[in-house]
Amino acid sequence: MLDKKYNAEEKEQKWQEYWYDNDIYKFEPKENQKIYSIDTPPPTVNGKIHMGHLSSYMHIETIARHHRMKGEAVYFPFGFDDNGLPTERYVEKVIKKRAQELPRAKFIEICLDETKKLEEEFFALYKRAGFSCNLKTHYSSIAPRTQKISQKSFIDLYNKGLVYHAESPSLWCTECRTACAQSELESKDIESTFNYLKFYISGTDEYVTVATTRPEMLCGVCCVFVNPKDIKNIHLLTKKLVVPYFGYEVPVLADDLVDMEKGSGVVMCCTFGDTVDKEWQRKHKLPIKKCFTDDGRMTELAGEFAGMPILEGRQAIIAKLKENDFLIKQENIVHSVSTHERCGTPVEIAVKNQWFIDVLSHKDELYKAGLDLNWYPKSMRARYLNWVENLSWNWCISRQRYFGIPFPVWYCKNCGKPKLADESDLPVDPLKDSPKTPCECGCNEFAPETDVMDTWATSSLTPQISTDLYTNKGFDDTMVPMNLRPNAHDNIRVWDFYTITKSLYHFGKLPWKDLMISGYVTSPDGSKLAKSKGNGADSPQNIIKTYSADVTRYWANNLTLGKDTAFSLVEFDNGKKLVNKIWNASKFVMMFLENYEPKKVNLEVMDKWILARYNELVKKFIGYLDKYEIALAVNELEKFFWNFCDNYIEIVKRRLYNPDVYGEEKCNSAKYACFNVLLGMLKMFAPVLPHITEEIYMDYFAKFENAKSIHATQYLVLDEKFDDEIIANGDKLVELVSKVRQYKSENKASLKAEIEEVTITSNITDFFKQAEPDLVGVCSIRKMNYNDGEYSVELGKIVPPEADAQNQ
RNA sequence: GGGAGUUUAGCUCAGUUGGCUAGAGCAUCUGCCUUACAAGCAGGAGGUCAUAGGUUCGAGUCCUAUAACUCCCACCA
Repeated sequence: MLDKKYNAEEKEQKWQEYWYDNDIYKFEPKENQKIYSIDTPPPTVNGKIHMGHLSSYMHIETIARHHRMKGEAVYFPFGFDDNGLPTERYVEKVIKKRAQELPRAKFIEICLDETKKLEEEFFALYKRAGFSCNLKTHYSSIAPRTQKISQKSFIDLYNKGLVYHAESPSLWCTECRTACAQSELESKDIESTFNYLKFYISGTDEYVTVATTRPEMLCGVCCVFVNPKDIKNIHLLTKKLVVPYFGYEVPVLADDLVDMEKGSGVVMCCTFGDTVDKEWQRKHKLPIKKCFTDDGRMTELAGEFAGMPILEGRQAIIAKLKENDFLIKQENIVHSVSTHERCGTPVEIAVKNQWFIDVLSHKDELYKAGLDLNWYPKSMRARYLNWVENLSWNWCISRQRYFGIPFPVWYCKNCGKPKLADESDLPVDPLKDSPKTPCECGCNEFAPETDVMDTWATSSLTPQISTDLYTNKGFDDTMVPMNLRPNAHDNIRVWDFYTITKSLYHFGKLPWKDLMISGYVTSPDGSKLAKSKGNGADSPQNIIKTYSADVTRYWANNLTLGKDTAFSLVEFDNGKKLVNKIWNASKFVMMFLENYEPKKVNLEVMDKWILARYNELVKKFIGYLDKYEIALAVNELEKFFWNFCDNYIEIVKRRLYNPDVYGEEKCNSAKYACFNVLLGMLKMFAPVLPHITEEIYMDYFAKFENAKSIHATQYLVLDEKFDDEIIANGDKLVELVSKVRQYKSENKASLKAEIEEVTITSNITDFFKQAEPDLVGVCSIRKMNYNDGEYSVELGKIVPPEADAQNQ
């Protein structure tokens, strides 16, 4: 027997323990069983999880559970992305020290400790949310087995000529003191000034105007460009210009990329002020002039300004330009600047020895991959394609940091050639290990590569890393393509793009078939949720405690796929109502099913109606979920469920209560329908509301199916077929019941008030006659009359309560 | 500047491939203690589906343009 009230907090935790202890979600594919595999997003271990993450995982959950209910073996692994810069920065904040201030080994040790603490918190939350991924074995992106896969990937790319080591311009963060990738950039609007400067033509007192937002880079000007089609400036090509204040001369060169309309049409080029400078440096073989140090200060090139931080240098130089009459005018502008997403610092371009994966020469294949993958929702494909089209940097994977996977590389001290580790020795740490064979040149002395790999160089291998937990095959593609990659839209250009790149490069195939892209949950005011805010009153832990995991899951699964939604607690009330209603309806129905024995019976028409409706629903429901339309699927189910409660149960209730009046057979018919429809609905609710459905199922239904959990069963598909008209006819009757209710309501009568007589004119008189006991019962009608003809209904007088009492 | 999304009831949103009087929840109003549920039930009111054109027998749904908001990318001269 079910309790009178459902205590969610207690029951949910009971079942979570039960599932965990009994391995309910264990991946054990039987022979010929279809496998559905999910490339679960490993949470980045760099702070507290917030409702946005949680809701995204709750979508994945529903899909995983859906496929289990379809009878597939669901491979739903779990892991953490716990290496790399995000984690380092988190740890730096916790210990209030910069990584450089500690010995490398000590810092790494602290990172491992701190991530472990956070991971335990994550685990507890995932368990409490009722997640059905494999919580017993998980991967970690810093673990040795992962390092092995990641290093092997590097070696494979090296052998294929797809990764190269070069001294070339790379994006540089002066705050994190490391190179970064294009995908780590974030545009930020920053107030600045546009400075119009006098560049004197050498040997004259004529000048041309050159505008710049970065006057501090005047110390590193290589040349000045004009457009070769620019008649008004073309005469400058034979001249030299004098850089204001710094006083040295630079040549004037021509290039098509110069926009004649912008500013004066004359532009200064430094190495490197922006992406175009990078292009020009390469194209025109310009000298490289380094204006900044790695930690963002002016170099000796800046003379008296050397040592100043960039911004300070800019102000100081502007002051000098003004003083010396080089500044024609200044405009205040707000322009968007590429900043490092981890720290918000404007990114510079620095020439460094870095490792790059070549993506620019494979744009076409990468673009095509986007076309070949199934994106849900479809519109997300455009974001991917847009990103690939706009790629302008090869993927820099080396980081001048500490807590990451080391490159399996040493450099020969004699010839400088990189020496790669032997695959059988992986994982290696070049700082601790040494190559086993000498260099080709015969030299046996090596310097270790001290850079570590970018975290995405590893997490782009999650199809390999996660399936390795099951196959133990390491760097391997037997379970690839996986069925699903789920993530939020911010990861399209990062995790998705990099995973696609690696999978194509290594195995020549797509990493998955489908991508399910969730939207963001924003604060009620529309601003981004941040991990730093995630621990307040609206923390996932608190929400689940207050509203239960099931209700939270219901909320998450009502969000439209791919769309950002402002977080609002109001939405949780629907879920609470639904859970409560499922409990009460089940309790009620099960009251009549105590000695129920499943067997075929002669069905009454309204019982056929609800079963036919159910059949229709199951098809629709599964169809929606197969297309990742979770909200629509749940919506359909809910509509059906409410119809079941408010109409069907009300209609058959009397038959269930009074077998002596209606006859045993009619009562059994209702029981049959109730049993199957309730069981069927519970199974459909199970992916979204795994706890309450489990409680009800295990209390009553489990014994009929000999199952140890509702989540170990499949959707209920009935083998009965029904006449096509039964649904329309049944709906007609429900409509009639509604009409009678309205009639009573308008007359302010109680719903149980009796009606003298009702006359139905229709061409389905047979149907109404068959349903008469139900109709008369639910509407309290004393006498029914039937006519054939065009549909109409005549309602007789409502019997006044007093008269009713007298008649009794 | 390029691309995507959104715009439907007072609020939050559903509305597959164009098809009968446009839906739900919340809020509001009116009734009802009806042998599961008052955290409930029944009923009502509330919308020229952003705007303007077009295609069609028929448009919230397709096409074109416009506006507002959001996001992604590019823009640092």
